[in-house]
Amino acid sequence: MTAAYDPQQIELKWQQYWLDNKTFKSEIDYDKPKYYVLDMFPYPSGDGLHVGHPEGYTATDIIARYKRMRGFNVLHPMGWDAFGLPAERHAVRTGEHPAIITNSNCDTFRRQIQRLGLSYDWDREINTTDPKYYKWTQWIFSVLYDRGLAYEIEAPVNWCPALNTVLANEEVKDGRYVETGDPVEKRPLRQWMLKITAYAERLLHDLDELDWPEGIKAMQREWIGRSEGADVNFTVQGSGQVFTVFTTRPDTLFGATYCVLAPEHPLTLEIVTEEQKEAVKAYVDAAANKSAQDRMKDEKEKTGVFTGSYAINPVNGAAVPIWTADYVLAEYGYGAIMAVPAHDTRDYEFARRFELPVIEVISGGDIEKEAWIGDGVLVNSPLIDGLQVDAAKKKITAWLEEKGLGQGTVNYKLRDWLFSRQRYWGEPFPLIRLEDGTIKTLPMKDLPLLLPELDDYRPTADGAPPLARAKEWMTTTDPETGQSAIRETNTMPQWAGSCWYFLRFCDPTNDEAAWSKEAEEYWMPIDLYVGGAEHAVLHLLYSRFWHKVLYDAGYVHTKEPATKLFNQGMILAYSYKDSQGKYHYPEEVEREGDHWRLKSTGEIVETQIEKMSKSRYNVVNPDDVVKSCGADAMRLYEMFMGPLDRDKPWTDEGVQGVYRFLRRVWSAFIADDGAVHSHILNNESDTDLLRELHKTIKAVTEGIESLSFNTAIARMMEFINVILKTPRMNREMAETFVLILAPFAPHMAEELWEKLGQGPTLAYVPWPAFDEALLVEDSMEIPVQVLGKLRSRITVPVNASQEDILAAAKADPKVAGHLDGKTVVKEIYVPGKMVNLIAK
RNA sequence: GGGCGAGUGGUGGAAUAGGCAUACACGACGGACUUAAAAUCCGUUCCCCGUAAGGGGGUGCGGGUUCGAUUCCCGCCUCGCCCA
Repeated sequence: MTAAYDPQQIELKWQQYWLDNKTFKSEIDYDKPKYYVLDMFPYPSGDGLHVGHPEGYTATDIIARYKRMRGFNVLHPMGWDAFGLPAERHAVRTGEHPAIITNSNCDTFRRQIQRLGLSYDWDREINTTDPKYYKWTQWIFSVLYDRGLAYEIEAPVNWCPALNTVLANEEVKDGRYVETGDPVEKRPLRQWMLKITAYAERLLHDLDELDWPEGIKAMQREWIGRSEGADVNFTVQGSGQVFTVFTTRPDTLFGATYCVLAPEHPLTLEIVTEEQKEAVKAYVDAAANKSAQDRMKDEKEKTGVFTGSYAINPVNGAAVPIWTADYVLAEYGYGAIMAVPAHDTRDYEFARRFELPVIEVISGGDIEKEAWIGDGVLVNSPLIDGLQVDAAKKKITAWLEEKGLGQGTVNYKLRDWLFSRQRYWGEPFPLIRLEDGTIKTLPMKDLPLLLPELDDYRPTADGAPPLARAKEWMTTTDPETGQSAIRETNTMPQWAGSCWYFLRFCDPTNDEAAWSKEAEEYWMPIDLYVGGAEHAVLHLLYSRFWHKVLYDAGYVHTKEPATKLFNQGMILAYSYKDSQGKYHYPEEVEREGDHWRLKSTGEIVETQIEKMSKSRYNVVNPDDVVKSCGADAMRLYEMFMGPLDRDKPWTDEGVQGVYRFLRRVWSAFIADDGAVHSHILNNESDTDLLRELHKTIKAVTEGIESLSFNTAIARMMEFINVILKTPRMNREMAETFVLILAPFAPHMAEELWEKLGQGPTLAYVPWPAFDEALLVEDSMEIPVQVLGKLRSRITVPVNASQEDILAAAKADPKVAGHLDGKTVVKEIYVPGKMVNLIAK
């Protein structure tokens, strides 16, 4: 037994104890309130754990441990979102089955996570690539399919040449794949879609009741993009063909001076006149090769071509020219717009450029200078002149409906979810396609539909997905009709497994169902869900959608999966860059005054705070931190750095700081002989110190409840600073302090608990209560201001009257000096807070 | 252009139903211990004037409300994210 704080020895001991005794195993217990606290489960990459992972995990672990001590039955599981591209790339390169590298990566992640002392119930560990798991992912797909929410289309989709696969809208930003930055282009392909748009209204509406960060809710609202307006039918002059436009501004119909069809619009090439045919065709071809981003980008450089045809404006019979222009996107609305240049910025620029007429229909602006998009009174609009915009919208919409020329509608920016990928390492679709084209989902008894073994994981020579290599697997027979059939060679996207994993955690080993009704009703919904904000419109929208479908189908009892969501910030790091722009490792530089130099050459390097990445040479490996300071220090530091939801830079000195604190805690408890200080065991209770302790309990309790771990830790540091100055702590106080330290530094807390003669674990020992009566001091210090400036402080009994306090304040020599020669005209006393004397 | 968030010492940050600005920690400086270093312990550390007592300024900038504003209101600037 050594006396010094030895995190390695203590931590491994308790981690083994927790595993061996299944300390954190949770089972349904109707006598206790449940608490489901969940981390967004990780993709187990080959790089292993990153210091960013444990930030959220530590936060949820503190909550989980705290809630257990508060008497909750806590569900706190961990698993692996293990389908993904890196494993597939590895398979392509080596010919080795992706499951092998995936499993080995999971082993690394599990080992690293366990070394941090996180209190997961490991009996509930799940892996999305396990056939026992993806069997149920396939089952949920069947539920979606049977409810008419999965369908195939042949349409231009986001194709990423670098990845050899299509991507969902949500995965593409600025014409690039958000994860890797690889360019994405449009390519017509047959794809599976999920009808998330059918749930647009509910996905929007139910956000209101969620305790989620407003920013995330705003992002989802914007992504869903609800807009009210009207569908308006325009007839092509001469041909009699009709096209529909969606507009949010039907009130401006009288100001529509031209229409624009997207280049992809089916009528574009049909209605074009002979003279314009060549120009329009060339334009349409050029647009096909431009990304949506390019098309939206150069606002001022709008392009377009007149089709030669005219459309009849339904409200006044005016013939307006029909143009085609790529600022109108085929995917949005109907791929056709009516243009009102007087009251729409983009239409205005387009009209100015091509010298199209601009007619003012809403007063209030100066349309000679710019489009007026504000409110106002309708003009030049016979049916609705004199009305305000809102009233005009209603009236003209009603008029259109009455005449059969259009109707009021709600439009959403949200598109259906492109759900297939041209990859091997994903869930196979549980369906077969018969010779006659019929599609059938597989019966439950045939699930899981396993991935076939391949010896080459690349796409086929003619560009079909890797599964097309498994000829035998692909071809089958329909047992019902005897027809030959083929299987789908696309697989599901990585999002599929994460859409419902929180449900599987409720009942992870169930072979009969994805989860039992009993388990779902007991554990769901998630009470606290913690993860990164990067999933705002991907995982968090997709999983809400699936959950609502499962709710409609009667498989879950809540409309939403998670009542409270919290996004942890990113952990950043300093990086060091020389004048050539080359990065250097932190070990290669040294501080000199307020700048940093390369140790080797003495060159001054630039420092900046950036996202951690290998290329910036600034990645901090949690294994190294654990090795040098221990898991408790690692945990404590990540929580002490600052508010959980903020981005903050990592510093090794900061870790040293909390490590120092832990050693001070240790030395406050443990004497040189390795036993608890004898004075702790023999001390009488000390009122002042007891008050200090209860203040600390209060602050730590409130800090945990509000996820303000940084201030909770600061308060414990203050307590220890007091203890080290005046070692009057007795056994009861020592035990109480150990308990409040436990969620943060559980290994040290368990060890001290044991040394105090308790045990074998404090995981379920009730959380200490604080006594309000003990917090009250006998006297208080009141700051005294004269004319709003702090001049002195007076100490008064806590029950002193206002009169006495004001008298004492005026009598204070420093205050009196400032009042000299003046008359006090106003005396302000804020009870317990301060005195302010106004003198003239 | 619109929406959301942020801006406080050398650094991370604390304090907002309006009431002592800078808790806690890092770094730096000084000291003790040591042959020495590390570790540890003690002290100083917002800025300016002053030996000190004391005084003045100060929470991105400019106004306002108030006895009193980091906190509330108005107008800006910078950064981050989201949407155009």
